[in-house]
Amino acid sequence: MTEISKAYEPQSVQDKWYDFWVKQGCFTADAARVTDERPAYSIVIPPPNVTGMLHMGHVLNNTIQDILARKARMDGKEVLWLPGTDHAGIATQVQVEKALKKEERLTKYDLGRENFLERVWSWKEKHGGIIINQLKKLGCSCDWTRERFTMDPEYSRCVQKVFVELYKKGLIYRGKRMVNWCPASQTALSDEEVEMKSQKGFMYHFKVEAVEVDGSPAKGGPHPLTPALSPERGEGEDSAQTSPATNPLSPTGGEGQGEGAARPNGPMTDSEGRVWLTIATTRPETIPGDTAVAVNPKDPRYAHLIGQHIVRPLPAELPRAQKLIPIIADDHVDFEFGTGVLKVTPAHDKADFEIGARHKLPVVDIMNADGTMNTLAGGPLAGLERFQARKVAVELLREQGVLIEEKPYENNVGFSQRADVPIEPRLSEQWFLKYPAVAQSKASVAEGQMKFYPDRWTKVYDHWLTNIQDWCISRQLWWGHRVPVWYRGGEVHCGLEAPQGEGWQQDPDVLDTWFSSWLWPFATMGWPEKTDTLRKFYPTTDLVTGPDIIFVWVARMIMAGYEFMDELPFKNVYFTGIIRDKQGRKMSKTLGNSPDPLVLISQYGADALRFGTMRSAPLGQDVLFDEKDVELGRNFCNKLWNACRFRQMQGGEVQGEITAALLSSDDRWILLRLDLAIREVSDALASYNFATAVQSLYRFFWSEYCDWYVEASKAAFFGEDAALKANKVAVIDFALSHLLRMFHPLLPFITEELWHGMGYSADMPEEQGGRTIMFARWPKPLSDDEKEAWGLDDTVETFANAKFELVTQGRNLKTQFNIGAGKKGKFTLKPVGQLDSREAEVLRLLLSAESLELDSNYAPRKGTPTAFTKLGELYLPLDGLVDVEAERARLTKELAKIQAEIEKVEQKLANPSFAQKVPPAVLDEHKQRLADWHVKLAQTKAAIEALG
RNA sequence: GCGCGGUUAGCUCAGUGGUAGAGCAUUACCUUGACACGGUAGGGGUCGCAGGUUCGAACCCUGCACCGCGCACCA
Repeated sequence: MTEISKAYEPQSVQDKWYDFWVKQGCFTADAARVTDERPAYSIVIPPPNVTGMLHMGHVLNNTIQDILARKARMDGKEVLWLPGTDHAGIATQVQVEKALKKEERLTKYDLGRENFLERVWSWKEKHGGIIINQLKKLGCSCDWTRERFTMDPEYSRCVQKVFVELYKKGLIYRGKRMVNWCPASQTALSDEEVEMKSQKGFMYHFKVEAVEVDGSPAKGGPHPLTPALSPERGEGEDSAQTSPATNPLSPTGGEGQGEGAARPNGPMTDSEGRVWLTIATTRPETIPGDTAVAVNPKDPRYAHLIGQHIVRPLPAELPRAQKLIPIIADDHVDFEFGTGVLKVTPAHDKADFEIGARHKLPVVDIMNADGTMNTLAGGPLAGLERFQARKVAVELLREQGVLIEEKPYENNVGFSQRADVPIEPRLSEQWFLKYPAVAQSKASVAEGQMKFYPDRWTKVYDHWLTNIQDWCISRQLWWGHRVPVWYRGGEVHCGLEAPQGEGWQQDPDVLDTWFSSWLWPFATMGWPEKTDTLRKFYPTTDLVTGPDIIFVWVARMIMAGYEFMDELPFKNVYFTGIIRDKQGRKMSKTLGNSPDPLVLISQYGADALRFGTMRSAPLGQDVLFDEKDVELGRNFCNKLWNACRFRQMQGGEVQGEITAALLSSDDRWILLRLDLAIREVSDALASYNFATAVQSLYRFFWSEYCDWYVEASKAAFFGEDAALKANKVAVIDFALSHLLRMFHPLLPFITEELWHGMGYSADMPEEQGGRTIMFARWPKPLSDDEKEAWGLDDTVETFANAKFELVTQGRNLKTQFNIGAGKKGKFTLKPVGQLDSREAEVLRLLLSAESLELDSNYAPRKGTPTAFTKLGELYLPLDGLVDVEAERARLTKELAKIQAEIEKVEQKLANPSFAQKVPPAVLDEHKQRLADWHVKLAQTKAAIEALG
């Protein structure tokens, strides 16, 4: 570093080094370089939406991937981090449609399919690079030469090939079924793209007249065992008429207890002898689509009415004969729920559709694709939007006098994840996939060939695979991979190319975006060719993604991997947490609580953002993001910068050789702490505990290296011994060069800048740190030989701790007696045994004292503040008046603390079985602790007595 | 309903059987020759509740409470 600025300025180094890495090809993977000595490490990016913008979830996810990739390079592996983007069918199409409407007041139909798709492509060309550039700003070390897009021609061919193969195997089929229909995007969705949300709505009760087939009033009225109830009748009065064995129902039939009017239980007969049934529904607007009502055949209230009919109230204008629908028996009906009478709407409810199929009921679709009602819904409803129609339907029932109750009700409603509108169950012709390789995919995770981190996701994954349903893969969109199927009359052709001959029409639908993304790990590597890339880098090593796409993406990739590569696609899956705001809310555009990562980068630096994110991201926990974390990251980088600056200020070349004979106790101590940090950080990264790794680094660098070692080193640097200084510089260079390497995966920019600035690169082989810190070798823990040569044994730690304890106590004395940080103070130490004068100088400096006198025969004046330490008694002789009472108060407080500690230990030791059963080491430790406290007790007591 | 996670200092979280920790916030002092994006010292916790196992439990077991999430066709 020729110019050493006082503070780290990230903006001036980030682009410089990123460009350097790219130009030097540092991110480029080469299959030819893979050998036994240089194994492959690979990871494929979860492709972000091509027109998306970077958000905090991306930051978390991609920082983790970058850490893994950079660490692997430093471990000497050939690394491929394969990037790319996803065409994101619905999201992208909707964006382009919106822009089209806003800018040109056009719909896609105005343009037509071809022209519209051209617009989407140009939109992609314009916006597609944004998120890629944002990833670069974050420092991501992806191999950009291999960037892929799920709509690349080669990729499209993969998708089509897979479709054709699965079709030929009979796993893909076309069928008319109930699907999740999104009225906003007007396409089918898979079950995984439907999100259940609790909704506040109403439960409506309305009555219908039961009649004979010919429309005449139902004969016989209520069943003999279940006398008609008048609606006014209160609960609890009818308990005698049915035995509990034949009627397990509570008199009120469900949850209505204590809410005033009792719900009618079973059929009612009015004064004219007509029989009425009550139906409960949350969707009265679908009444026109009802083609039956169902009761449970075992329900004694209704069993006798089975086979008769009811008069459907809507559409009201139809002649009575056209409104008759049968009362059918079906086990599906839960007679404890609602009134026990279920309206069956086969066209608009999945369960009802199945009932309808069992009873061969007509399917009456009363809605349009956009969620409005069609003419079959009846005059007043036709044309209305479905929720508007609900209100009107209720009014129509009320006008007919059949609405009995309208009660607030909370239930779960499926929402389209993308469009955030309630989905509509809808009967339509779609393509489905019967999942391949299910058993193998289950087994590989269950048996541990593939590992999930955290492990608990294996259970979630297993549960999904166990209850797996066929996947609806067709979408009624234009943007996407078109279904490779052609029709001509009754003929169907499925193939990679259009069939020969006239009159063939290609299926208009496209495939679910996930039907292309599930091929990502191998389709990006040149499949179906057996490329070198595939040979060397597949299966990939790690996958990093959010648990929210475990089904839609992860599970499906595993199945595709087995089906098409006959091998798992990755060995480990790391599931990140979800990034939330500091109040724990999910980040969303509507809440506006998601900070723009690029703004954060420009304010604090990319390294700071990475640091802050990773520090607060423990394994498998959601992350509560707070901008303060990024600020902390900036502060941290600045501290690192200045620690290196301090080294630079000592001057001299990089010192490679450490002379054991010249090592101080502090030098030995920091080398031991470095060794521990290397082991902790390496272990933490190996087990994906990123927050732990950051914590270890933080502790080592800040709390140990800066707070103690750098301060202690000043004793030598301010001294005159040149050899000692040079050796101290050597230790610092050793520590910093290791430290920078350990920080590099987390903080790529600042470490590269410092690596070169400090001159550490000059010392290294070209491809192992000489060119860039990226390829410098990951630090190894110290060897036993090194430890022995440098004299790193247990005594080092003990002595250092004793020193630090003395310093802390001395500083405490200063504070207590108002010799604040600004003032120096003079200390006297009555040492236990010999204390090296150099050590004394270090202590003086750490105490920030004017002097520290060593005097074995020191006799303090009465009232002199004293600290008892393992290295001796430390006195703070005060000029002028001595405040005896202040010292007494201080020591008395100290005494109380000591006594409390002694009591705690004594209590344990007093337990007879403690001594018998406890391991000897623990027993010794307790005894030692007790002895130590007793020494302090005696010293403190004596000191108090000496005060008189 | 089933399953999963969480509950430790004011806040965010570490801590898998042996002296309760970190960062932030807070209080006091300090612009000392790396750094005020800094330093020093301090205050602050019956580890959600109740049982159990153990010489010993924040940690293991059982039950409960509350918060969050996922799965499930309850009209």
